[in-house]
Amino acid sequence: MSASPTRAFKDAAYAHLAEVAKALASPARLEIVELLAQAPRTVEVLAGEIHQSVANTSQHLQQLKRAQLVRGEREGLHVRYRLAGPEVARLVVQLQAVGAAHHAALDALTRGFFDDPAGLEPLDRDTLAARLEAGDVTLIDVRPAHEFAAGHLPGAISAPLSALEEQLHLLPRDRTVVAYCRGPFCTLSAEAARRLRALGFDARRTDVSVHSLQAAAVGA
Amino acid sequence: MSASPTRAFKDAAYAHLAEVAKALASPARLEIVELLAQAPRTVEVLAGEIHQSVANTSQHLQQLKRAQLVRGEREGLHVRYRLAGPEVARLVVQLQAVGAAHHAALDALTRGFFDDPAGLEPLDRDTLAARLEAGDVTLIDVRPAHEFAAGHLPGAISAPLSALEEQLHLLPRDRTVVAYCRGPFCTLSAEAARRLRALGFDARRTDVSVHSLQAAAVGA
DNA sequence: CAAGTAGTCAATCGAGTGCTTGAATAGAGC
DNA sequence: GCTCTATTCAAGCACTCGATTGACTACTTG
Repeated sequence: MSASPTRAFKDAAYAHLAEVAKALASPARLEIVELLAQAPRTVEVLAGEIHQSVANTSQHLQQLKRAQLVRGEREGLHVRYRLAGPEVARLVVQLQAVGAAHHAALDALTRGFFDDPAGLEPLDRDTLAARLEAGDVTLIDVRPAHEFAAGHLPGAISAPLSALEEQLHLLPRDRTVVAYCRGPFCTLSAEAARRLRALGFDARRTDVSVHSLQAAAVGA
Repeated sequence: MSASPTRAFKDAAYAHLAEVAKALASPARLEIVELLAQAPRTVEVLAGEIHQSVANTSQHLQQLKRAQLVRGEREGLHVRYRLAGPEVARLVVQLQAVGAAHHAALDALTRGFFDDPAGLEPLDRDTLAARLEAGDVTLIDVRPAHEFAAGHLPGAISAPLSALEEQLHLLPRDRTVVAYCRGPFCTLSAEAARRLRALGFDARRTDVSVHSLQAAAVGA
């Protein structure tokens, strides 16, 4: 099959990489990886969040494990899965970047969903950084509390969407409030901005997330 | 199927991303993308380089095109394909990073191939940058000349492996010569270092490549 | 317009994938 | 040891994918 030793090496190397890519080549698994990037979870919880059967979710996790993208540890009755490393999260962010840059359909889709009546363009990374620097905005993390606890953007306040109304007293009415969540395809921040605007706040959302920032910081 | 509108949105978004990942989930296509990241090429040339039939190569290119990863333009008799954008190259670099970080088998494989008798550890990015800064090393690009012409590392000298012996007069015998090529799975630089060492040079290789540097520079 | 070349398309086959269902396993608590 | 629960395994079905072959299209050149 392979004439030279260098071809044999290349074949093997690319075959391995293809295994990794294949593990990500499924909507269900991508969603699992994105969730695990926020915080570790058990199989049962994951299954509920991605609306799949437990057995099916378990199979997907096995595939991700085979590709070395996640690992699971027994914790009492449960098995808790987590990403194998931060590079995995960066890979997904890069994948989203490619999708956003080139996939016209996807782009139209996100616009269609996010740019509704009250919708405003999301704040990009540089603008957000500048306004944070200037003390001009308050940054809120609208993910569930346990995801905030597992890691969050510096300076952010936890205000889970499910309990948003109870946190209103923490939010300034004279400054812009910027909501962030898991990434460009997470709808929590859009919903939060919508609700806050209805309540009279100057609210925006941003695509920036914990891992998109870390991905960008690698080369700094 | 999808109960809420946000689920419908997520399903669609992840389905699109999965399409992109699926396009990369094949050794042949990964190799094509890596080659196109160096310089544009025609179908026939690509087919020769990856040792596949022209028809098969064409089909793979169609799939990559559908996923918006490459695009092709007619040029006289030929169709020349190129990457759709720089993010695509970054994605592959990130994929290699994940593979290198987690795939024990792959890692062992690369060591097995590169760390042969005369082999030395490749120079990592920071060390290379420091020694370049100090004017301590001469950097040579051992890829074919047309890939050098399409873009190369700053300060590098073109010394294609196929004509290495004719370029010896350009290389210093009193300083280290560092060879680079396409990326971590490209064997050209290893071969170059081997030959130069046999000729009495202080030769090393590095994994650093045009796109791995650019990928790291994004967040700077 | 005829001939020749680069590239694509279409049909086929075997192999692999995703999801379902029902059974099996591993550990916790009694 | 027995029982309960979270997770995994195994078998099955419909569907998709990768490579091959041979025919087809599009463009250039004469």
